[in-house]
Amino acid sequence: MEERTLELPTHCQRTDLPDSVVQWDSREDCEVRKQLDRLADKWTLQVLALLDHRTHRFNELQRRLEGVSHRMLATTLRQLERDGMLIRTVHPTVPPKVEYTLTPLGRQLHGLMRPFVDWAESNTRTIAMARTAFDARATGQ
Amino acid sequence: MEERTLELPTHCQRTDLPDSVVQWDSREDCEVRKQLDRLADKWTLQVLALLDHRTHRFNELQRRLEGVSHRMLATTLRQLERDGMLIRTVHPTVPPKVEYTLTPLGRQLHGLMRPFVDWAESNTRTIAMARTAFDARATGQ
DNA sequence: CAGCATCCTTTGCGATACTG
DNA sequence: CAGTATCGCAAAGGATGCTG
Repeated sequence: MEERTLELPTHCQRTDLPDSVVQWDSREDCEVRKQLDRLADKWTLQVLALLDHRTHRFNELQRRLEGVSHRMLATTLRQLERDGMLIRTVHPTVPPKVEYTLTPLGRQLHGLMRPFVDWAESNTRTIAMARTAFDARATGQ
Repeated sequence: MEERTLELPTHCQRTDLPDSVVQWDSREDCEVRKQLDRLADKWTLQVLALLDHRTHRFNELQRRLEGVSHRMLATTLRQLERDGMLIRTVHPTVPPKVEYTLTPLGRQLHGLMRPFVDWAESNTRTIAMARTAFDARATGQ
């Protein structure tokens, strides 16, 4: 059976090379991987969710996330800001007041995750059962 | 302005609690987060992509991924198998021959990532520009 | 209040070596 | 060929304390 052009996500695929070199280039260069890493980090998606609902202040986010460290929230927000997913507005008052608002791009990104989230939710049971079965097989014999 | 039920992904949201306790519970219990973590780990998505194309043997995958360690490929495959995303078939020959095939569930999962991948690809430039602008602001002043 | 820098623990993952 | 176990390094991330 002859092999042909892979039906892989094209992003980091190098169609000019033999398919032994498919790679998205797991770490470097690959924008898709980087975005995926961002999304899957501990807080990004939750921040997106909260900000998609409405603008929040820093401490407001921190209280709602409950468990996030000051440091990681700051880091997460900075990276999202850097990528153009949110706008950081500093009100020059004392004490300072900083507000975070999603950009349209940020809303798009969050919106894209919905199908995935729904899928994960609706397949929780299925997956749990698969695991139980697997573990039984592993332990049993 | 009164706050109301959050328009957050509902999965790990606890609507029975005040919204200070939104949390998906970043680590434990949350199936969505776990799946997201899986997807974003270094190799899972690439494995899904290859297997969505066709059944592969272990070493075949390893060669194609080029860069994956034996250990991590085995781990990745095991977890996908445990979650019911793929089937591992052992042919009782010498030397052994083991084949990995996606289940319908696994195909669904991979399919779900396509919109995201497309989005990430088509916004690479936009994001890069946002970064350049951000870094300029940061350095400049 | 917001956000850096410092320190220290935990996790991820590659390298390697051994088994059926 | 496929899989497991042990080791060690490097990155992620939490705690805490200092600054405007």
